[in-house]
Amino acid sequence: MTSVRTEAAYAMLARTLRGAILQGRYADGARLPTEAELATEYRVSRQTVRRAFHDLVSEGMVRRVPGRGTFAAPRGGQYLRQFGSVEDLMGLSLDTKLEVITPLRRQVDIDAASRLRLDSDVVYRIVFRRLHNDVAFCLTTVYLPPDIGMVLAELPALSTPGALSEVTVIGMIDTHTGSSVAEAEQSITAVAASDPVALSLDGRPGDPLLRVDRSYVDTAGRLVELATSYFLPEHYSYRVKLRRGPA
Amino acid sequence: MTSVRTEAAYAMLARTLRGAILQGRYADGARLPTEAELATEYRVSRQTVRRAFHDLVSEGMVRRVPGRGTFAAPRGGQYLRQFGSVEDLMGLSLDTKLEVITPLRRQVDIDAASRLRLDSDVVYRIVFRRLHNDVAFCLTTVYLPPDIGMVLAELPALSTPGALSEVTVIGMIDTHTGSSVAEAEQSITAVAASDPVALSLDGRPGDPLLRVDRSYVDTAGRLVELATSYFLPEHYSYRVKLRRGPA
DNA sequence: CGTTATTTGTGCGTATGTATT
DNA sequence: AAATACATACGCACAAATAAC
Repeated sequence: MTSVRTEAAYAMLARTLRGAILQGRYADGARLPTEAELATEYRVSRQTVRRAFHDLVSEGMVRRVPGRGTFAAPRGGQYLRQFGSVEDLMGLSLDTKLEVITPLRRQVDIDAASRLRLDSDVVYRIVFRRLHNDVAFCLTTVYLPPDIGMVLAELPALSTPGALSEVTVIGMIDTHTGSSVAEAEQSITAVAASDPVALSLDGRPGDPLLRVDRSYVDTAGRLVELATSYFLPEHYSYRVKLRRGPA
Repeated sequence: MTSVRTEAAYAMLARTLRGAILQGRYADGARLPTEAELATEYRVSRQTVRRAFHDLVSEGMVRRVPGRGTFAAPRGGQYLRQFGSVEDLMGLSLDTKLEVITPLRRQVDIDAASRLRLDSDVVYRIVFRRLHNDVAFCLTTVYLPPDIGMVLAELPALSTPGALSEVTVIGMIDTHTGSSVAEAEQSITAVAASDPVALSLDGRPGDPLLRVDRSYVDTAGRLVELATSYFLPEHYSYRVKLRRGPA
């Protein structure tokens, strides 16, 4: 049985602080409370606070300076997130909302079907925006194979025009179908905003946008989702941490 | 004054273990000694061993399983969290050429100096293009701290206007200075081409470009390079593969 | 099947050092 | 010089997962 492990104190504190930073408290490089203050406030030891901060440092959420304090990583009003893993993508639902533009439904699209490597030409398609603090920063079109689309089309969060929810499509695939997303490949380029995209994102046609194409593969190696997103650079920047790996 | 801090015990242990893994001891996911064993062997507390392991886990070098032990990450990088790598960046020199626009030289720049977290306001700066098959696809400005810039400024490949060579700046840092780049953080957005950038890239002002900001950190945790690059989306797109970590 | 030994995970306490103000 | 704040290091106790018996 999968009994729910109680979240570790340091993990909970890290989550709390992460949320506070992402929601814009400690805006733009402000100083966070000291270790001692947080220890008192949350009734934990200073070591536990340090453990939480250690995680936040490695995520790039805060910067620490001996003798001065701990500072939120400056984000010039942008939505900034680290996407180094599939977990990071699923974490999108933590502090953003999904707003349905065109609900998930069955459709004939030869091109999308062939990109999903399907035999038939039937796919499911949904268009939605993602909001952070009620500001739209991204417009996404998702294509799903019929068996998965059919299941997810039952969910009100994806099938109701205008619906607002805190979910991710890959999260839904994980919980509502037999598939589990294991891997994603993304390709990122810059494009000029087309008229309809500009309209949905409250920008102007011709504005530079980030275009991100992702394909998701489940544990069995099957392509389970294709997504194309357009991001407003004023409200979003993509961030990755690269490391030198085992040779 | 930059007095040389003696390396922390946990950092030294982490470096030792990292080296052992990279050299293929513990090959093929072999089990490492337990915390208690390492603590005895290196005459440190178990907590210090844990601190070292914590770093190695976040680097993806090892995988830990409660009740079983600590295992070296398989060489294929199967369980690696980060899929872009510093090696990918160094690989740029394999099939592209660097063409110097403004040679590397000393300069006063308060803003760049503070972003490099320097005490003084002196930095070294170079501007270059990168060519693939004699087509320019990227324009880059690099800032270096004085001690590193001073050394690299001696190299003709970076100090001669118009010079063409097959090198990368981080490669030069690796081979010509005491530092070794271990980590890079990048942030990617889209911008409209300014007049001078458009000119260098044979594009038109206003064209959408990918803007990539990178900061490079060496093995000692020091910021050793800041780079800003503009890419033509027609000739370049950024790709990453994301995986789900071992649950 | 439970019991036990091993091994990592969590949490706290203390002491000392170093950087900054 | 003193106070503040983060960094390192060690110690201990107990919990949770695993494997072997």
